[in-house]
Amino acid sequence: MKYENQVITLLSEATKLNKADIKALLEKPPELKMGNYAFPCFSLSKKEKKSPDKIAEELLKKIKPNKKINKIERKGPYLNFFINSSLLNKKVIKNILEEKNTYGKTKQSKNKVMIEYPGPNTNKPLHLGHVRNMCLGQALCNILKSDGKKVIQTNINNDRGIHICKSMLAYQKFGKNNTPEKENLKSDFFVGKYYVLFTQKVKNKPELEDEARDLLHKWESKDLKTITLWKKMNKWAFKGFKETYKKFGIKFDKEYYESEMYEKGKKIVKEGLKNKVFYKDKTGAVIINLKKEGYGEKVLLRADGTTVYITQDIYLAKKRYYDFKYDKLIYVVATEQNYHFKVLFETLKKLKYSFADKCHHFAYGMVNLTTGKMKSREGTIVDADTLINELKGFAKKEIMKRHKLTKKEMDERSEKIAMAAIRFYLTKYDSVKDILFNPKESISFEGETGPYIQYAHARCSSILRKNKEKIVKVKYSMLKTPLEQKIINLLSSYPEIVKKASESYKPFLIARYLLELSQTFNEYYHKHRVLKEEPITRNARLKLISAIKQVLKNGSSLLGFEAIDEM
RNA sequence: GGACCUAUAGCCUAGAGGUUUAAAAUCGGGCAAUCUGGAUAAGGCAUCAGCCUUCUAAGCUGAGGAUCGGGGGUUCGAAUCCCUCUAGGUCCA
Repeated sequence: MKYENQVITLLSEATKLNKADIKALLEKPPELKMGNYAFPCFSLSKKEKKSPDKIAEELLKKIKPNKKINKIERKGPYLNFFINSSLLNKKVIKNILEEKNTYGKTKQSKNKVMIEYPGPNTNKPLHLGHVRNMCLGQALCNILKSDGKKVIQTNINNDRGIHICKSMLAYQKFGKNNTPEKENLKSDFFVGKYYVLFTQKVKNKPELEDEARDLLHKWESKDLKTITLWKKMNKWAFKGFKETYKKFGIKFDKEYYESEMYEKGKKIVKEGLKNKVFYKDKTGAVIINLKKEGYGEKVLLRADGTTVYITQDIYLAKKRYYDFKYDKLIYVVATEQNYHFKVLFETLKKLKYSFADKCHHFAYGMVNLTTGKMKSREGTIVDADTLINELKGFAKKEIMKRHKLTKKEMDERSEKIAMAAIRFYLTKYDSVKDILFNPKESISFEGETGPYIQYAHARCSSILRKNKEKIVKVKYSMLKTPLEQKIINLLSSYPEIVKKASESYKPFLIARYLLELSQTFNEYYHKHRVLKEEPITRNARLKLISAIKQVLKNGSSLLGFEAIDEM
């Protein structure tokens, strides 16, 4: 920030303080009309044995305004600096229009961040919980990338285990060699159907539980028939996931499969046992003692030598480290696994792995339905694909009220709007909170929503499109109304917001920023005209509108939805 | 039984010590004082009242609606920190 340095230089000359100290003291006034930077004189008053008011008064006499800082005021103990607003306007807007899509981005660094999401089970389709996971995961990826990190997207496929065997068993018994193609069903839904069916049937036939367990043993002993069935059904599940990932634009750099590593990690645990990091309990199971940390004792390896979830997670964290040498590994996993990750990270620490403190659990709250908790096995879920289609339908209705479009255009536009609604809804809340999802009310297109952002953007586009005059000379000093000043200020703060969202892993900060910018713009839109103004004002405003449009676009892309030109 | 998380208007969400102040890290006046010393918990949905001959009303303006779950503590000052209780959620055994 050139202007900040200017202010610092002026102050350091007058106060004889070093620049770093001044930088630390410098604040932003609570309101724009009070100036762009404020220097509080309290800390000086102790040294000089004078009142802060007086010090400010004296400093004011010493410091002369210049071209860039064209006004300096004393207000009580504060010295307020005003940046020459026409220069500031020009700088902010030009900067945005020159940098375009890279405005707000930090230079690429070598810092590597690995993000794991959404970690599906291959016995059921992706539901709303996964959708929240995917939206948050992607937003995080985008934000971190924008902050100059090298992002590696990874996934863990939970493709084996008793739950998978349950849907396999139900298919074996009742599937009659049917296929998704024959039933014209999305292939992961087809698999999920049998998982639900198992739950229904087991109510009257409890022995099915034992049969499922037998199937798991057969799978583990690599029984050919079982493996063939497993491969067939997993293929269906993955095919369905792939389609959904495509809709969300998710691409992984590396996918891991539980089936390939569920037994790995044993070695690490055994070594830990030898090194007395872990212990054996009465039953013979290997445990870690985390009583001091408040997490009790946790089994890492069962007495019969079989593994538990955490066994492979220890291995996987290590493997990933050796595969990619990440500086940070972020697990995007629901809050219900908070305890699991606390234990995992503590375990890694006790094993003295260098990457133990590089791991971070990005926890997000559950998505519940008004009818209760989503339960895949009972079929009480809202799945990703149905939800998208439903919202597309709403969007189409709205579009039809105002435009006549071809089928293709209609389809594309409604999908963009629907996706914006979903993504914004799922990223605008602080991620630790649970969400109560009411299908009819939750995702609307009015108020604090994705379409609201898109609408503001479309309005910008519309104004720019309708302008037929060439913009020759621009006098940025014409942007002087309070709303214009507020907008300029918001626009200039965008890069800081991205930085903050990246450092604190809080995508919702971007959402809130976009809302504030859109709200301010909409207010502006109603209060002031652009195209009917005299050229001198019009040109300046057109530039401002272009800048707003650009920032709305950049912010939207961080949350993963598209800014559109017409709605 | 234990651990962790959450609690803000009818509903949803923001607010990570400043409502005296943009300052409690400070100077002065004063024997001293609750002195000098000064106001607002922000949005959205829903409700009600307005605004389309003016760049798309998926928008805008206005009104009403909150002693920030209860109690205690720390502090000059608490929605914010600490303790405790209550309610809800999640997990572990």
